[in-house]
Amino acid sequence: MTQQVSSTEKSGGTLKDRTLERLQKLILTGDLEPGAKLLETQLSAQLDVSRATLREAMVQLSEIGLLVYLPFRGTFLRKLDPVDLDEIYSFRTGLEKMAFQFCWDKRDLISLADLQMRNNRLCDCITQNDPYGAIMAEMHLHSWCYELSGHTLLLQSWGRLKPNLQFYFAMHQKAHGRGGPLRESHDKYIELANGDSLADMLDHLEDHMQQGLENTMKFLNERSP
Amino acid sequence: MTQQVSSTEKSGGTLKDRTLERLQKLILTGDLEPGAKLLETQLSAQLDVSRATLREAMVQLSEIGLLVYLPFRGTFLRKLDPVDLDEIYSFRTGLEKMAFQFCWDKRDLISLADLQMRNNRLCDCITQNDPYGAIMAEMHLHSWCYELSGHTLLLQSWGRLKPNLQFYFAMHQKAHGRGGPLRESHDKYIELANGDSLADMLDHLEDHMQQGLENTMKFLNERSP
DNA sequence: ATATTTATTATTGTCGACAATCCTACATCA
DNA sequence: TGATGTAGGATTGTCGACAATAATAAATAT
Repeated sequence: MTQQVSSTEKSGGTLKDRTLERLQKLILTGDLEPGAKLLETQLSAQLDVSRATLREAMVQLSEIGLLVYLPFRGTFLRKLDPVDLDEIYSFRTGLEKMAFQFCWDKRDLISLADLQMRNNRLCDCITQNDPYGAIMAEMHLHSWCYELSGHTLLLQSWGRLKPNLQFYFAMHQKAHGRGGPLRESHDKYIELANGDSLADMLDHLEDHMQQGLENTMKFLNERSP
Repeated sequence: MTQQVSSTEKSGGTLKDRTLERLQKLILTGDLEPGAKLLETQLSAQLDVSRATLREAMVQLSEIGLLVYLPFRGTFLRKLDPVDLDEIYSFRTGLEKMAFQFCWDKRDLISLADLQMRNNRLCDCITQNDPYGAIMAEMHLHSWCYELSGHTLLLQSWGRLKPNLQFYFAMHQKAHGRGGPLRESHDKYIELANGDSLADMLDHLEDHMQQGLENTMKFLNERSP
């Protein structure tokens, strides 16, 4: 890696970065309604930062896509939309296929053990009935191939897409009590990631994503006319 | 499309957006040295905007990757680096393959005529010995598949990657007089885009990109020990 | 002379205030 | 009654100033 901004330092760094994370968490926890307008004055008061600082964080979240910025109109939390969800999943599929192509030859016992651990954590969260944790754990599981790929741009791209997925999951979870991933959902995923056929892995990704999409899409349709 | 920010309005909109474009143009014209530190006070004076406004624009350019932000240290123009260039090209290849997959069935006479026109413009710029215009024209040519795909995320992703490519091209052009694309370089690209085989198109993309990468990489190696 | 510590300065981080724009409610007119 | 126009208030856009941090230069000690 040559140029990179860690930016995920735990509560370190600048106030802007901490504000960014807090705001993101606020969104991903489901405290805000989809499509809701974010009032700068109110939010800056609530988060106890100046508007300028808050705005810089909001610019970044708009770039990610979690927020939608309309000049002179305001900044809004993204809406739940079938078309958007479809795009997120199709893009995600292509991205994760790329990631596996790049990481395939870099797999070794250590990294595969790491993958297994991530799956275990996911199963634990499901067992303990911790939906929010399960969502995070599933994202962490899927981050594996991006991290292993060593491809900065891919990782960044996933880093931008991820919060949008989490957002849909969080809304799903908030609406119905159940919404998180199922226990055995990643068994084949893990198995193929440990296997010898990249082609099989890529094929399964299509199915895996399609299944996830349908699951979330079903929830979307249940709440609209 | 459901949620999107045009943001490419010509000289319209907010001062921040105009500042963003002006700063980007400043970079892409080659007025700034790679790795150079961007002094906020100086730049804000030069562009005749406040630091707060400039900073919002810089946050956005950092998100794109043109600028590298280091807390309390400053914001720097990205460096020329073989590893980075390699990543840009490999990511671009995967992205454009996705774009062609999505747009393939949407092609019709009108859009293909549009593609032809973009290539003509590129050839014109080369003929008239307008390197900067040729760079922009080539980017516009490659934007075709993303626009036709109708995939917002894909288009956004390309919109973020594009300036980084343009940056490398601009540096190439600035160093050697020649650097832009060759006249016939996109003939096969156009031909296959008009053809019936998506697989052939995708295969050619690998070659096409590889060739572009080597061309730019050669220039990079000529200027380092 | 070199290394370490201590001022000094330059630059970035953060803030509160003012200006420009938009939304709303009310008034005016056909 | 409906449409159009017009204040008023609320919200965003932009700015300049102050505080916190890092880079630099000077001074001291070994």
